[in-house]
Amino acid sequence: MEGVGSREYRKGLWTVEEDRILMDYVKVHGKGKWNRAAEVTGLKRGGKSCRLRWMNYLSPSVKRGAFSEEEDDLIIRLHKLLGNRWSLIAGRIPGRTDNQVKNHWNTHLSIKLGVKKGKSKISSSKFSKKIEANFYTKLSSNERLIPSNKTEIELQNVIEGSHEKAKEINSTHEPTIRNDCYENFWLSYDDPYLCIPSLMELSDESLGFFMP
DNA sequence: AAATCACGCAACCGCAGTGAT
DNA sequence: TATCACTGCGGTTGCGTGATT
Repeated sequence: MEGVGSREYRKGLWTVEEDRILMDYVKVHGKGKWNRAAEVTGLKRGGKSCRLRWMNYLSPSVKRGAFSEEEDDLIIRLHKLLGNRWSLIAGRIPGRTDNQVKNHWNTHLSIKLGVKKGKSKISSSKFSKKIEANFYTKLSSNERLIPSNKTEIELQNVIEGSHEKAKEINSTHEPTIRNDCYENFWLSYDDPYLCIPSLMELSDESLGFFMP
């Protein structure tokens, strides 16, 4: 049944036939104009649903299967730096979508790391007030830790810059200092780059770069 | 064998940002 | 400048399936 001026959309899992129709549409018309895709193909799906299906499943660039240890490691590191910016994180992991990364984090990694949903276990002792505020308040609200108007290239520079500087700082610290840090670090995951005190200041600088 | 439970993942929802008119 | 349509994002829901009782 179809009301006047409105469309009746199907919900739930996509069928093989629907996938085939959407694939055919993208082959001919390319990506985008998803609302039009629904009209042209006769699919009883909303534009958003079509886009999501393509992005998360049908696109040939989507990698299926289990996450490797390297991917896990990358996600964990990026999540520490970026928070729940799933699309940014996914953008740095070839073949993985934001939805995949988000699901993987919520079902595997957050449990593995002992991170409770909605509340980080970060200790304030080694963090500056600014960093602490960012992680506690901004991540739990709709505000963005890093303004979205910064480009991917800028992010790339900061991430790489942070790691380089971290290695530099790390090499000048006594192991005892790092061990002390581990006890207070918000995640049990072993990452010396983000837990040494000097790097907290570095992180301040890094985030300062992104502040409006 | 049937019922229940737990987990993983696909999909939906609401909101914000952006571009066109 | 205001409005509208579209896209993209993150949080959440709910279904399918395998494990357990």
